[in-house]
Amino acid sequence: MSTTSKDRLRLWLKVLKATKAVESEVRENLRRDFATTLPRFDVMAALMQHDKGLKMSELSGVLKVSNGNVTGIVERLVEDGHVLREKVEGDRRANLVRLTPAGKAEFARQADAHEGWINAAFDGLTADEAQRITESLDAVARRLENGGKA
Amino acid sequence: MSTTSKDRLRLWLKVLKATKAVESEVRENLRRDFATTLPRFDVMAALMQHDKGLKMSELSGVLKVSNGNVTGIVERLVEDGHVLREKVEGDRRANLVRLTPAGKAEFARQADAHEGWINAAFDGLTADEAQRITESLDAVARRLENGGKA
DNA sequence: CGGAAAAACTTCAAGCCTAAAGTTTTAAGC
DNA sequence: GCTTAAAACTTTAGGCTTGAAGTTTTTCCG
Repeated sequence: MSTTSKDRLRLWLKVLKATKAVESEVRENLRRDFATTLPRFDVMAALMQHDKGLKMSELSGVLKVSNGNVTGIVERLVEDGHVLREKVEGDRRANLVRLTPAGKAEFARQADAHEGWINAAFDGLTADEAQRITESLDAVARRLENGGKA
Repeated sequence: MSTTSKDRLRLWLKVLKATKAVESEVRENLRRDFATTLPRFDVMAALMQHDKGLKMSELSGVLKVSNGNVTGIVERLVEDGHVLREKVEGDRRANLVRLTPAGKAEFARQADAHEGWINAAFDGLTADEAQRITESLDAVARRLENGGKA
């Protein structure tokens, strides 16, 4: 129905607006408080969850970004001393990326602050609302993952 | 409470995931079907709503991006013939940006397809769910606009 | 074994984005 | 009128992002 379609478009614009607002707040805060960026934070978050390290390709798979993209971000994280690259036993093509101890400590501080910012942004949202939104958006994400076929 | 904070973080990650999925779908489709980009689409959408044209600064204000950013995007839209820049009477600093007739026609086609993509992405969402999400996220956006003070 | 195909990366070109600095024009205050 | 400040833009440097092309290693398989 035409009305429904317009309604969904309106919903999307709202979702986008709110998301961009939160995201740009997070970017500013990361820059101001930690002199880092969201992409770097995301890489470190992924590595934090994989203590044994991740190969470049696994990293780009987890973050759903291109291979070439990860190359540059990891490069800068290495310069920062937050991350290091190890040879992979038995495959000279691959690289294992890990957090350094300093990287882990730094990320812990960042993640803590990050959780606070998000908590503040979503302040006033009841657990019930949060639950419903989560479910609805999960469905959207799932549908797109399946190529819109389901 | 700590639990609530983690829950909100989880919600945020879900919102982000779904949003990125939809957005990247839209970007791909714009590229594939219209050889254009989301930023260009956004500029044209803003101009479509302001038939008398917008100054560069108004455009960056509406889209909430930096001035320098708009300079480049408009430049490319001019090359495409979708947009033109006019002198502003009485202020030689300013530029008025407008859609050309060709730009309007092209945008109409794009907007039509765009609505369809969004409609498909949010297929399965009831009007009721959509309504609730909209309200909740509006509150989030409003809070951040006020600098987190309210 | 030897060659073709695939895998894991990196590099490149082009575009997007921001903050900061620079230019030109207009407005304000004296 | 003159000087200073502000406004409207553009330019620049640095980083993110992608798709495509290129490199080196590994794997497949005949």
